[in-house]
Amino acid sequence: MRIGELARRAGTSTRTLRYYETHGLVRPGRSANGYRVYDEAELRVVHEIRSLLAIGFGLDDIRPFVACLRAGHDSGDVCPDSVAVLRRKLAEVDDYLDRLGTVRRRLHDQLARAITHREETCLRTRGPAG
Amino acid sequence: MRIGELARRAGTSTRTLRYYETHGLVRPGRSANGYRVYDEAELRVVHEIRSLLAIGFGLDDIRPFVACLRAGHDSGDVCPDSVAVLRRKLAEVDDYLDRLGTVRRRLHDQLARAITHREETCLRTRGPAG
DNA sequence: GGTTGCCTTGACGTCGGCGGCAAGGTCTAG
DNA sequence: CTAGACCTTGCCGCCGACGTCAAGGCAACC
Repeated sequence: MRIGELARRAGTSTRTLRYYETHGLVRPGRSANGYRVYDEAELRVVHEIRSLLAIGFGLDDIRPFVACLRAGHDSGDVCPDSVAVLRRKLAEVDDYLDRLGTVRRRLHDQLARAITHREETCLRTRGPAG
Repeated sequence: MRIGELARRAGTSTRTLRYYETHGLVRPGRSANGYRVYDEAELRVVHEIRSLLAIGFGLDDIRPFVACLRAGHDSGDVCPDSVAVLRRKLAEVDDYLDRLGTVRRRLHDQLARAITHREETCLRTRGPAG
C-alpha cells in the first residue's frame, strides 16, 4: 500500500503521514522507485496515533504506544511505558479539570454579578430618569 | 507614568504592554520625546486584561471589557458586550468540561484495562514459564 | 508522446501571546 | 563628557500538528 491509499483508509492526509514519519512514529519501506510502501499493520498504528491525538496526547506521548503495538501486542496500552504515560495523562487531565472547574465558577459568579449589577443600574436609571 | 513603571506595577513586561497596544487594548499618550505616557486608569485596564487572559480569554474576547472600563464603569463586566462574551465563554468552558470528562473516563478505563491485561499476561507468563 | 495522477523532497505559512535582540534616541547623575 | 538607565521601532523565534505550494520524477493509458 502506498501513502495515498493509507491516507484515505486512515482518514488523514499524506502530509500528515510524512509528518508522523519524520517524528519516528510510522515506518514505511521503499519500493524501487522511491515510493513509500506500508503494510497493513501501519493502518492500525495510524489509527492508534489519531485516537490518542484526539484525546489530547502529543506525538511524544504516543511513541510508547506505537512501540508497544510494534512489539506484537494486540493493544498499544499494555506496555509499562504506555501505562506510565496513561497515568501521567490522567493526572494532567484531573489537574486541568480542577482548574477548569475553578474558572467555571469564576465565570459563573462574574456573570451573575454582572447581571445583578445591570438590573440595579436599570432600576436607578428608570427611577430618576423615567 | 512611562512604560517601564507600568510594566513593573502590573507585573508584566514592556514588550507585553506594546503588544496590547498594537491590538488596541491599551492606549498611552506620548510625551514630547516620543515616550509612551500612561495614566493611572491604564493600570486597572492592564489588570483586567491579565486576569481575563489567565482564565483562558483571548485578546479579542477581552476588548469589550476594556471598552466597558473606558466607558466609565467601575467594572468591565457590566456592559452588554462583556456579558455576551461571558455567556459564550461559560458555554465554551462547559463544553470543554464535558469533553474533558469524557476523555478522563476513557483514560481511566484504558488504564484499568491495561493493568488488568498486564496482570493476566503476568499470570500466563508465570504459569507455563515459571 | 501527451495527459493524468500519483509520488518525491523542501520550504514557508498558520495561530497566539509574547521573548529577545539589534540599532539607535533620550535623559540624568557624577 | 560619559556611563548607564530608560525609551523607540522593527523583526525573528517559539510551540505543535500539520496545510499548502513548488518543482520535479514515475507509471499508466490513449
